[in-house]
Amino acid sequence: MSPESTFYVTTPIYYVNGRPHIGHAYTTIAADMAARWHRLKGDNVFFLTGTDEHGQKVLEKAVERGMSPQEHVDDMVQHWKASFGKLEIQYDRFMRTTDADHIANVTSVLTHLHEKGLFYKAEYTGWYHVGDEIFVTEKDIEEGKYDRSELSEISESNWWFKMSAYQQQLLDKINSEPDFIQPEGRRNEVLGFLNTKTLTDLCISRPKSRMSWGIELPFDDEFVTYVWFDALLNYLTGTGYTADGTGTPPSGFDSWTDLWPANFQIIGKDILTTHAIYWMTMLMALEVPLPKTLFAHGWWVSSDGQKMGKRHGNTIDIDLLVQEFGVDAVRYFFLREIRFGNDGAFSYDGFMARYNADLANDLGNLAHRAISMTTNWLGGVVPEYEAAVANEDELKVLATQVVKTYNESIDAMRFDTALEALWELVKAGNKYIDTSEPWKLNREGDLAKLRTAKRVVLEICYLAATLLMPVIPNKSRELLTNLGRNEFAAKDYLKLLVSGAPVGLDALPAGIPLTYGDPLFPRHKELPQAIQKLFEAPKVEEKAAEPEPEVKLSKRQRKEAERAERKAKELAYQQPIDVDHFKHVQLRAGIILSAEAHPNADKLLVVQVDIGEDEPRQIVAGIATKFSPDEVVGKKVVVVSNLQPANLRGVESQGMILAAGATDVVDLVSVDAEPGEVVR
RNA sequence: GGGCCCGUAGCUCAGUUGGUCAGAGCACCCGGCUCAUACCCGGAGGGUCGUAGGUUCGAGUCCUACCGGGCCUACCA
Repeated sequence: MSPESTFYVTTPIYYVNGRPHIGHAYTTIAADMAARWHRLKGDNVFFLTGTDEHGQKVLEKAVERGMSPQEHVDDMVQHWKASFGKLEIQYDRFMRTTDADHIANVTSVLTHLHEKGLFYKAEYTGWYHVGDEIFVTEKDIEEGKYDRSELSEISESNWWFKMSAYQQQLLDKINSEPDFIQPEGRRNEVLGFLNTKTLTDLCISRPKSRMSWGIELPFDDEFVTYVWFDALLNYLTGTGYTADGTGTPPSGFDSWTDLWPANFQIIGKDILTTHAIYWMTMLMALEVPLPKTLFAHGWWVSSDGQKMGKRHGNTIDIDLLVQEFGVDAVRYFFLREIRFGNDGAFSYDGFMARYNADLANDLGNLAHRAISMTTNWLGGVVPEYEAAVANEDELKVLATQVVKTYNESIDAMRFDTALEALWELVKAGNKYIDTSEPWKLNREGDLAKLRTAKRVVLEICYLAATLLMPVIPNKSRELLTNLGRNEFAAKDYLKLLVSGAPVGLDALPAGIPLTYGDPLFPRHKELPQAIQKLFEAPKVEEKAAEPEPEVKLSKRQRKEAERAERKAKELAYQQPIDVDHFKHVQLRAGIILSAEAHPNADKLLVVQVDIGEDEPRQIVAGIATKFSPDEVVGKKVVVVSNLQPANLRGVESQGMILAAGATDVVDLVSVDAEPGEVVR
């Protein structure tokens, strides 16, 4: 196979510990749609998805369950495979990071990069949570996941990847290729990051003494590979890539270079940075081409039309939707409702409305009435084209146009546009029935015209069923069967369609028998009981749920809480406080003994302040924009001495120096007093 | 604190580089048809395109400020 006709698409590999939810389903359905479409077109497709199975949390969970980590992930992975099965995901490889070939390939990459001198060993100092055995970031603390009081600052050696070396190269790449990161908003986000931040190096190891569940570093057996580094490499190891060139490509491909660079790497926008920065610099270090497109899609959020219930928060119960509406409807909805890449508002009512309008009323009913009339009046076989009845030629032009738009839109991941275009034809089919008035032709016994009238509509159904194979695979097959066709025939038809030839609406062989089956998509007059229950249940459970501490706030809820807190604080700031409040703040006079620039920040100074204690206090102060280190040495200052210590860009700060200036520093607050004197 | 994005009919969303761009679908109302899943077809109503300025012969479409929502990111100690 020549590389031109291959199509390689990936989803992230999902963290095996969790359960599949709408976010995973959405990504994977979209990738599956693209993969199926290209398979049908005859491309040599490779669709890679899977699970990420190493790391701290997996190990913890395994211990909790009294299992080995491998037993645990072997068990958990079943949920994922089952879920993808229910969603009709036709992947070519389900990558597990515990797969032997992945481990071997990652190992080869690590060896290679180490030999190239792109790794180095260095100390890392950070906040560590002993109970959870993990390093906690400042962000985690800000988000309230951890309280500083339960953390200790520790140092440990680790291996680092020289990611910082690739900043300019990556910037150039993104600047020169507008379609590299899509949609544009995400591209801007990455550019903004790269333009304003200095890339740091990436820690790629964990000491086994602390965390052993991972791929051992081939050059230092005291460490395992950090999960992200391991996981990201799956996209490449899945192609059979190894650094030494001895890997085995998937069957049907001669070499990993047949597949790589991937055509599309689809991710959710939450892991944009990891992919756009970490992954791309890793590839640059390997001197491997970057994927053609990294596509970050948006989220589904609940719309306000419906209360989704406290218990169900903003979740969309995809299993329930599949159960009540069928997997085809679910796939159709998520691909059709919004532009892939944007956020969208979800409601069950909206889902049902879309289902009824597009699938039941428009498409399902079109097929049903067409086959019904043909069965009742024309013996239930595909009729010949005979006398012209209405605007058959216009329909052919429209169909040709629709096929073109459909094809082009899918290539650009604009599934909504593709389906919208196809529905123009479906609607035109319904209109054509009205215009051709077959019931009248039947009454008048004008069989020549009646045959044409029916043939045209059956052809539209055939065209729709064919184009919809990657979207609604089951219903599409059912419709094809009812039309006396199978998927092989449809696949040939599809190839003909996308070749760009004018659509003649004459693809069905005359005389083949039709099947008048049940409606494809039964109409729902109201939301299924099982879904309605979602909205009733909370009332009963609300009370019981209340005392439950807010263990698992969604990210969104957390943000809202933060915002509320900030507002409250702002308000509080304007309110008078009583004197006891103020007394909580311990202020001491001090004198700056020495000062130096912060090693990794240009607005900060690191100063040593004598406040009358045995040891001087080290304080990181944001005053470098106004003062040089030399200027502040010897200055008398006022220090907040009972402030929680904080780590600012890697340097501990044990207090705060009072300064004047709301935004920019104007001057330091100074008192003429001995160091240690209380300021009140 | 810095940056990015969004705010268009009751609802969900389209609106390329400024010039029939004020749209589609759903919902609602009126009319038609009867093959069909109370469906389909036709038609009407409905928006000063978040607010206020500005650039332009002309702006949802560009600029500025503000309000509201989302996201990313911080060198506040």
